[in-house]
Amino acid sequence: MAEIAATAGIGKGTIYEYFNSKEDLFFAVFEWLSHKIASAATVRISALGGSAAERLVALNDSVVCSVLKMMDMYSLVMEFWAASSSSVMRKRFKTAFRQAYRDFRAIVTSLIQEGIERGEFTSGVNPESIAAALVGMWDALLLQAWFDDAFEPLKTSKDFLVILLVGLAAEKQKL
Amino acid sequence: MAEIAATAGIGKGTIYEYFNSKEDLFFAVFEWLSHKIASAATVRISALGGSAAERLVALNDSVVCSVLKMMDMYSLVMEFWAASSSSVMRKRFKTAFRQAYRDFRAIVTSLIQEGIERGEFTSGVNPESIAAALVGMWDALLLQAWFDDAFEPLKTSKDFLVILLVGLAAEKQKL
Amino acid sequence: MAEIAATAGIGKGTIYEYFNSKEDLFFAVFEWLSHKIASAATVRISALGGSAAERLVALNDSVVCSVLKMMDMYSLVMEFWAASSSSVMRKRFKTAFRQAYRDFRAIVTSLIQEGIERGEFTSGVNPESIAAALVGMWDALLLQAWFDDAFEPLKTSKDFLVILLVGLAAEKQKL
Amino acid sequence: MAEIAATAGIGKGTIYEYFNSKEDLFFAVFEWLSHKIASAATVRISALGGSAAERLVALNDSVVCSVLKMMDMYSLVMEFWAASSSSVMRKRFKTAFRQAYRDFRAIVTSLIQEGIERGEFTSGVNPESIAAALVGMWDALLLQAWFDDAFEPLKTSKDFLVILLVGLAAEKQKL
DNA sequence: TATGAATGAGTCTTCATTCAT
DNA sequence: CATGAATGAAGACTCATTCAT
Repeated sequence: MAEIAATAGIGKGTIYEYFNSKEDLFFAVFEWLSHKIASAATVRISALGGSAAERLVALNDSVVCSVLKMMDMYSLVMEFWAASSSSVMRKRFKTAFRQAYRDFRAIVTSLIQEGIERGEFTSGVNPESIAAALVGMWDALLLQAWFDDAFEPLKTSKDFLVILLVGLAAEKQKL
Repeated sequence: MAEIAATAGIGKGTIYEYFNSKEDLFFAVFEWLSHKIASAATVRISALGGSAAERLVALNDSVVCSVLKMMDMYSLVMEFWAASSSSVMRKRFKTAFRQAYRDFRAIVTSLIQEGIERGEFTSGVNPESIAAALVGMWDALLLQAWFDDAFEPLKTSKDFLVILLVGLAAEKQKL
Repeated sequence: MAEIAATAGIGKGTIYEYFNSKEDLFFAVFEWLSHKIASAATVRISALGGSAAERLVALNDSVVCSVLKMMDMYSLVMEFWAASSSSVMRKRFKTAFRQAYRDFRAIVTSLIQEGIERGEFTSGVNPESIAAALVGMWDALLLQAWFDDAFEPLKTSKDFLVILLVGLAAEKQKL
Repeated sequence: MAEIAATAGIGKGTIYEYFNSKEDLFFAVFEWLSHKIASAATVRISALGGSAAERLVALNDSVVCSVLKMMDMYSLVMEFWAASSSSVMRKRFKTAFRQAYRDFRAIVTSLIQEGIERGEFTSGVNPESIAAALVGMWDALLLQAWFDDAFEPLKTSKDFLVILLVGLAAEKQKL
């Protein structure tokens, strides 16, 4: 708290004028970052036209690039994960994360659903499973990039998405 | 440390007979869990016969199931992630995680490589990208399961793998 | 530290607002006592007139009396000696003590030197040796007084100084 | 205690077969060193012939040289001083030191007394004061030597003793 | 008699929080 | 509103001592 106050150029006591506790401040940062990532990632999708596949590719680029731009904040994400598993803040964070993941999966799910309805993607697919895997992949590739400077999350995700889109479209080709 | 000693039914000082510091103990737990997860997940692959696709499916089941079995320890994984991003232990954990991910990706990479060489998978694929995404997916689905009791990582991963395998095999079908 | 804080009527943490560590506090007390003893003992010499012998006697009285007045703090001196011989603080204390003794010997040395130049003391004497012995004698008589309530350092030092001054003046008498 | 046991090449528990506590061991070391110093210093005096002055010079050499030879143990002396001023061992050490100083002063006192009786030294002197100052000087010069490698206790003590002996003999010369 | 693994009271130090100004 | 000196609970770690072998 002392370091935060010093960095902010205010007195230690002043923090408590705006936040009731360190936990509250921490959670506020979590919410701020959640919104920042979510909006940065989804801002283009709604406006974007094109096929479902094209929009998935665009979303992939958008998510990976926007998180890469704030990679220095990725350590915060890991702290939030840890906060959700231990400490007094467990419930608060766990609930928030669950909701954040559900929201984000819902966006991707509807995108895939749209692709199926338009006949772009095979109807044999479970949109929610694909969405969960994609959302998770973004998390996980960025995690690996955090550990390994030699790792290229954008290239990896693009390579992967090409194959996945082939899989999603395959049945259609058969027809 | 006091709580750990109490839980272990030993005196506080006794811990220090076996570990030099809290950090050392923490890291030892990390290594123990790393090995446990790695061996539990990969034990069958080398012995397993069948096509590359079948072996990928088996690996998927093995990884997801074995981690699900120790889901109560998953919170530890998150603490280790957090330890790698902040705290004095950063370097130690970051290095260990980087290596662990590289090792695990290498296993999956060689499995996919094998599939390509046998003609099962399209040669247009980058095995490392697919491996990274798969490894990440396992991490991420289990993370989502941690947050959300309603989430079904095994079903999700299986659904997803089916589509992915179609994508991987596509070129061959074209021929 | 807890006991010090309690005695001072402040919280434990408050000490750390003013001193970085127990060692720093300990050393600060050492410096405080050093200055206190040095200034209490030497305050009058420069202002004092009279022969070198008279000034030596006056210095003797001043040193012995002023230290006797703070005899309750003499145990601290012994702790500082111990700190200079063992513990992590060795270098710090050893250096400070060396300097303190050199400074104090220099004062006495110049007093004796003055006596020689004025022709009061024999020129055959080594001023530095006499100074070191005198400074040591003060230390040592007070040490013995610490151990032995029946010991009279002031009387002892005066008796001794009389004889010493005779010795210092002897050559002159021969002339 | 662990370090002592290791250095002695025995088990930690074995120390407690011979000493009831760390304090007891510490005190035993104190007594051992006391005797060692005392006997090393006084062994020659009784056997020594010559004038009182000659014997004082011999004693000075003997004391200073023998302590210089075990200068590495001088830090122990300081720890003993500290033990006499703080800690639970205060009384024990204080009493022992008082006695040790009294004994040692008695030896020197009788030497000077002898000198007076033989007519070597002036009868105007207080033998006990001179003895106390001499004994203290030995302590103190060695203390200064501990702090300062450039300090020469043997030379200093000899220089000083010459002057002191002149003072002691002065009255006689007058006669 | 000798041992060393186990112990826990005691110690230093940190840091989120408070409150008088 | 803002501050930062004061606080003390909490935590990591040490080490003299014990006791089963």
